[in-house]
Amino acid sequence: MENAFINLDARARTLLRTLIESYIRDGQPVGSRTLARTSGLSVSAATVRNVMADLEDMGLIQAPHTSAGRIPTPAGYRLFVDSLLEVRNPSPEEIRAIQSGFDPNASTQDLMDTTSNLLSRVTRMAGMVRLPRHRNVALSQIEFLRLGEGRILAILVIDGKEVQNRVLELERDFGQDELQRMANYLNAHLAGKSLHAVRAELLREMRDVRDDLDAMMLAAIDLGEQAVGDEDPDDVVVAGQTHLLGYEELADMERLRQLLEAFNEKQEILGILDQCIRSDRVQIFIGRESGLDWFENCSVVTAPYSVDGEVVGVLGVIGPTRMSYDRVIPIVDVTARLLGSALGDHPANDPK
Amino acid sequence: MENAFINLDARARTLLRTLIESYIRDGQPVGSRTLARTSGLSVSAATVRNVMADLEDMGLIQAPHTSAGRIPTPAGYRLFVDSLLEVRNPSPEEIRAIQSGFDPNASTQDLMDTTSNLLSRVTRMAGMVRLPRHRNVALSQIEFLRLGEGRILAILVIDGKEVQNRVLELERDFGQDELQRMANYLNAHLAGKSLHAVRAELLREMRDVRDDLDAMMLAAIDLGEQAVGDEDPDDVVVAGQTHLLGYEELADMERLRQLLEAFNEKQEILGILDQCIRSDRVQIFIGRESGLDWFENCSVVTAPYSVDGEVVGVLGVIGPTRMSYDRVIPIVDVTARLLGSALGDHPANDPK
DNA sequence: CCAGGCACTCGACCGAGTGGAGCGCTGACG
DNA sequence: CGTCAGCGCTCCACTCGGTCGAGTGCCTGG
Repeated sequence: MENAFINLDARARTLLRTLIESYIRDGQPVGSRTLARTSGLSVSAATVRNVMADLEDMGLIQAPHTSAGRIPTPAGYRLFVDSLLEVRNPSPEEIRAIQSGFDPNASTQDLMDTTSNLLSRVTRMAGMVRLPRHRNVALSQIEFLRLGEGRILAILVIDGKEVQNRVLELERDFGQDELQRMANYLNAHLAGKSLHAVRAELLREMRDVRDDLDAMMLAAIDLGEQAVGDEDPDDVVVAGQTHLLGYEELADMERLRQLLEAFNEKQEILGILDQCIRSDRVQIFIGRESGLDWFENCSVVTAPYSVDGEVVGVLGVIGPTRMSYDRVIPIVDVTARLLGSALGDHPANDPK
Repeated sequence: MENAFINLDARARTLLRTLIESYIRDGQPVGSRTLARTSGLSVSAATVRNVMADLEDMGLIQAPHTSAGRIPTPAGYRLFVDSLLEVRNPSPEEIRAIQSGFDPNASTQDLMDTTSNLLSRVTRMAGMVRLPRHRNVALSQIEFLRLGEGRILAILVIDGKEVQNRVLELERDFGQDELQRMANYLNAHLAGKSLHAVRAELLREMRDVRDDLDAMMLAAIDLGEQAVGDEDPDDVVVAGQTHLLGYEELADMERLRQLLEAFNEKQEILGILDQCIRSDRVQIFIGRESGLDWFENCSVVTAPYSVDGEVVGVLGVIGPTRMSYDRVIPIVDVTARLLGSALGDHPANDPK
């Protein structure tokens, strides 16, 4: 794979680049004559043919049939995005269009929704946003409400704006006043700390002071532990799937069905995004690279976004492999940055 | 319209019925010869041709082009479902399959999800469920939580299992203890009453005793009013949209895009369902009857479902106009009944 | 009113023919 | 040795004519 890159001289690379750019623009196989004209090199079509034959041998391009032009293979796209692509910086008005979509006062959920909408609208493909992990956001408050015998509603307020409910089923029954005191205790000890820290503290406390604590406090910690317990289910927001119906290279109904199904199930989308969370910059999957059949002819462009220097999630778009990477990549990139900074402005910390 | 029905003699009706049944089965225009053979009548093809010409004049069937067979028009379908159709009762195992999907202990949300899934799986079309109106479910509890300056989280517990949050932005700031007393007051007065009644009561109380009530109580009522205020946003659950990609009569990409878009927006779906909530039995929209362009070649079959004798919502399916109404109608019907009875079992009332 | 028959009309299908795009190969040239 | 013009070939897309079959409309005789 890598030596394919080594073996290519400047001319071959130029030709490959123009071929792919041309194919991305027009969606039609590119022949030697056109390529010779548009490449900017002063070589004849025949020479181009020779080079194209080499490129085909290396598996970077292919002919759909004898004597049609050539189209890029996945490997060709790979090489293209890795080392041939020059990304256009997004135009100022594009940046402004994206930026104006962010309302830093919105709740996290709303922010996710508008972001994925934004992505899909600007790129005319499907946008997706992996919900941020809540590990290190501050727990503002915790309350308990007695619903019925042994059924307790735990309410966690996070970051001063997010609210989470969790219904707990318990062995023992608690009165509302008991619950109130537990909540007071927990709030006094834990408010302002990160969920992560809260969890650790609850566990430690349970171990250390088990004997000293009276039953109620123990129960309180137990409750808190349960409430904070399993982090909110991994989730992802998608939008604009329907844009994908417009691309004729995805016109195969059965494939399309699987694709949309994947958006509904979200499970596989999640898998793809999670593969990208490690990287610290824009990342691209092309076609079957992710190992999924229905992903043929599709590519995904992702970028992680971070708050206070720590990566908390990923966002990206899914579209046909034949997409304008030079336009999409910077869009995904700046969107990730803007989302990160929008998330960074906690209204709880604002003096507002 | 109605006299079309009057004008049809038994023979014409039989022919129309067999024609539509045949078209629904095979999806292909049916000609006079086939129709003469399969109708069961002992008439010649030529006679059938005469009748078909009449039916075409009445706008019930049409020929896609000269000398192809005939296919039903929307008006033909209408007449068919209204007065020609004999519904098959669903097979016992179909009933059982549907019934086994209902878990009466599930939350309302889960119930909606599984129901629409069920509908889409059994019919292989798109299933949808209009969330039940909460007008007359009992308010179990109301609590307030102070989030920050002037920002209050209201928590409503309904029916002992549903929880709703609402963040209220207020002019004045309240302390947590004030809020507590308000909640106590409201709970004492209102718990167990229906949301509808609560609303009415709050309004009446505000008018009658405005002067006597001290500021806090007024504020409490105001809070409750705001919290109960706008009923939970009308919503609808859909599932299995992707099944629609399989029908080649819906293969037009642009239409399909609009259709799926409608499922995402939900607004128009909602409009259609709301038109059906008045009826007390299965109702059918065919093609453009709902006045929506993208609905061409689509039909929707709905049925309202009721709890304790009162209609609280609608469910149904959307599929191609060319669907097996005789199979779909009873499925939608029994699903509505089963959902109604599943909702009727409030766990709050259960001794469990 | 019904049925048989006839002429006619389309659409689907097939096969041949054609034009054009594009390739591979070869041989000449600097 | 790299480059390039030219030739022959392949394959696709498109068109055109012809045939076939399904199906209709209409007319006429029972």
